[in-house]
Amino acid sequence: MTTKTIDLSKTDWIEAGFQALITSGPTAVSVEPLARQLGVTKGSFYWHFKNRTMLHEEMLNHWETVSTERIIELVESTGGTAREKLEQLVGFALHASPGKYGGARAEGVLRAWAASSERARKMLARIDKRRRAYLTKLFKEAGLEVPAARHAADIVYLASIGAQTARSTGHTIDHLSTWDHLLDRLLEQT
Amino acid sequence: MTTKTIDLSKTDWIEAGFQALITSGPTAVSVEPLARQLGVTKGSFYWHFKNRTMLHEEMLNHWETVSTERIIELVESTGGTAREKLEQLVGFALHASPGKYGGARAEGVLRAWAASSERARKMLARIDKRRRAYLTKLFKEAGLEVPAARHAADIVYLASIGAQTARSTGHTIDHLSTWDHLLDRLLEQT
DNA sequence: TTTTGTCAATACGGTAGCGTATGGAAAAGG
DNA sequence: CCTTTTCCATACGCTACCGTATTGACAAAA
Repeated sequence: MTTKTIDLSKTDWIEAGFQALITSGPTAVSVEPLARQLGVTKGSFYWHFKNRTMLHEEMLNHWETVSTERIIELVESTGGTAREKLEQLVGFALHASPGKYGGARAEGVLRAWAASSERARKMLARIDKRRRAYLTKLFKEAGLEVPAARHAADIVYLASIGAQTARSTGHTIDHLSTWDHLLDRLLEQT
Repeated sequence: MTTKTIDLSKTDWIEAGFQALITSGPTAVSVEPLARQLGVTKGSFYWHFKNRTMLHEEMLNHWETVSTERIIELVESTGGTAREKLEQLVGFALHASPGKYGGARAEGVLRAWAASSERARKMLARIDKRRRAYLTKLFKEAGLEVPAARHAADIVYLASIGAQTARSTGHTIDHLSTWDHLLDRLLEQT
């Protein structure tokens, strides 16, 4: 009666991979556990992917596109002042951020994964570079000079990584007022 | 001719555990790989520890004592103004920090480990609580009022976590001037 | 010198995951 | 209607690790 067709796609496996990554750590991103969770056998997996490593790569590629371009697009499309854009970015870092599978929760674990994965390191390096450049641009638009803008961008970015990491360990130590305070201090003209 | 006596202690296994944790991730903190690296068989391990879980627990306990009390003691013992103490703390976050096995490098991986370990979460929560309290105290000594001091403490702490995490992924995005800039902004009276 | 205690090697059974090979079912295309 | 393609199940061998049990080497104590 119900749908006999299962018909998974690579995307289904990738999403399940992120789900497992968030809840159970990198070890859980493995073929047979994922297959069990999806209600199939690994026969399905090895049709979609050459091996386990290929799933990892596609997950990283997927993350790279989702986590940078889309957020910047989203912020830019809404318009507003530079400060408003900054506040919006901070909001994304605060909450689970947009998109499916975890958002901010995933990035903390991905950073941990990078400790033992050269590919993950490279990917995160590219992401960091773009985001820092974008943040620097916003702080310049907000009126800061070049050295101060770069410092401010790095500070905000470091703090956002810290917030993601802390949140992935379970407890939240940042609040909206904290971020407002930070932006106030960074943006006020001396 | 050479020392036939091997005579490992629990501490040797714990240190090897941190070494493996840093270089190869939590998966590598396992009995037989560690034994290989130490040049013994797992017969030795199971004499010192009941099982794999017990090694993990002892590693966490060890880290908890090393990573909080000792640093605070060190900073307090040197004296100086609150700002100087803050700068010194920032210095510890910047460099590999004191102590053996990694210091700052280890904490990033430990935070990742916490994503899949309840014990690690609890332990990090205790560490965070103490450190934030200490930072808040320093900012109050530096002249900030209560809400601003708490915000400043959280910001610095978040950024330090971010710096550790980023560094454990391989690339360093924070410099001394960035931290000076941050402290300047947070401490300047409005 | 026995005896006891400390630390490690060896051997074993058990589990879990990887990757392959092969076959089957169902839809799509001709 | 038949064939091809798509997607998954099953079965297999292989490896790596866990934990236990047993034994052995060596040192200190008696």
